[in-house]
Amino acid sequence: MDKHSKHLPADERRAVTVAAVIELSGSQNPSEITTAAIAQHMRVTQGALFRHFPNKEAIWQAVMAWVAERLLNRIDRVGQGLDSALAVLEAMFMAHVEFVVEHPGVPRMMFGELQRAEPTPAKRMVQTLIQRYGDRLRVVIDKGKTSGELSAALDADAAATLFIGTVQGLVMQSLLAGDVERMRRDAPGVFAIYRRGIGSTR
Amino acid sequence: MDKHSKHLPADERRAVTVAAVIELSGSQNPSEITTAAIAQHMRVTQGALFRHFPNKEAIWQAVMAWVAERLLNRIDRVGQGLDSALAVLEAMFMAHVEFVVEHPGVPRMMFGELQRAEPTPAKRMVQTLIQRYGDRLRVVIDKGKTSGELSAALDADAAATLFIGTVQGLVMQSLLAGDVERMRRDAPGVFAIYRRGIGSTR
DNA sequence: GCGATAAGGTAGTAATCAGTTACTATCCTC
DNA sequence: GAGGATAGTAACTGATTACTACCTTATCGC
Repeated sequence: MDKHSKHLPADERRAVTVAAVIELSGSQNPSEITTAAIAQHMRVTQGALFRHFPNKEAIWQAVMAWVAERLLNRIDRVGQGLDSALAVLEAMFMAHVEFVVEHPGVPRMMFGELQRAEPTPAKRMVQTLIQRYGDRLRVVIDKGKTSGELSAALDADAAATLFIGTVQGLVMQSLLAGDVERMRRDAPGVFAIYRRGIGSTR
Repeated sequence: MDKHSKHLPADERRAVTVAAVIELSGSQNPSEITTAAIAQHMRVTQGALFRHFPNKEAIWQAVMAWVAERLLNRIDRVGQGLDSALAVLEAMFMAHVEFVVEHPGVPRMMFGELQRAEPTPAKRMVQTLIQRYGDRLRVVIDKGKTSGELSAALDADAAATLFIGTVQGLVMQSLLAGDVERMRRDAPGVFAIYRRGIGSTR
């Protein structure tokens, strides 16, 4: 009966807080999310938040840690058991898009965090997330090059940059249209061009 | 002698304000730029700003208008006199990258404005800017398709989305590395993949 | 069922923000 | 060069922010 469970153990409360921030950032500018708004969304007074987090920055850090773990896990799992590098890249791409559709606030938070001037813990977390993401991409791309599936002349760094940029472009379009579902619809066509750009000559 | 010209005509003062915002957003999170910071950067007291703009939102609107005019002008000019659609796209791409390198704060401001929940005037200005940008892209792409230079099966909308996303990916890499010049260096490799993705079979 | 403790509520605080006001300096025109 | 108009200053205001001090209540091991 968690009907009126106003009291939650600390770790659960922290998890609920992270979920609240992720939900809120789907419908409003992440940089404008106040601690009061977070508290209201999880039906708790604002002061209660600071029983579980030393400050607001720590909340962001926890949110970014959640994102990093879930996103990397997802793109790791989805490529397992696939031989073709192109198939792996496509699966990663679609998994990434699906993740963003489920949590539309995530790319906004990440981009917002990246452009902070001061190197906050949350910012560093985003940086390592994207670097790890890039590492995984380069491994797959290199595999595809040696197997002959991808163009031998391909610049792996550029291909990784473009991969992430491709998702970013879809995000921007969805922000423009105010319609997240659009990403799912447009993803195949956009990836088709990318695939053609990196594949070996047919 | 504009040595100590503390008094400027209103339109000049507005232009200086726009320039100040563009400069500031190159080195700090645009959403954290205060009217006090803008005023300080242009050696004027904070209150003086409101003699030329009714509110802060109007400042952002003026900034985005400046960006829209300059960016569209630039990508329009650069493609004139070129027959090849691919050459036009490449010229537009490089011009865009060059623009961002000169004004690194611009993509940050635009992305930040796009993810506002409320449809502010500045946000609408960004939306129409990107839509016009997309229109110009689609015209060139369609031309390339009929001339046989681009793949006949190409999805023009997807190609336009990817074009913008490609720039966006470079921006993200430069934010990661904290080095804007990197964009200029990485741009050719990234565009090469894009070109291969949209070009007709060689 | 009792007491320690973990979790939440109430009601603040100081700092910072956009915007305003009353006054002053500078410019421009006749 | 007088005088109105324009531009700028300094000090302020109310609203909002992250964060805190103090007290109350629920939970759980014994």
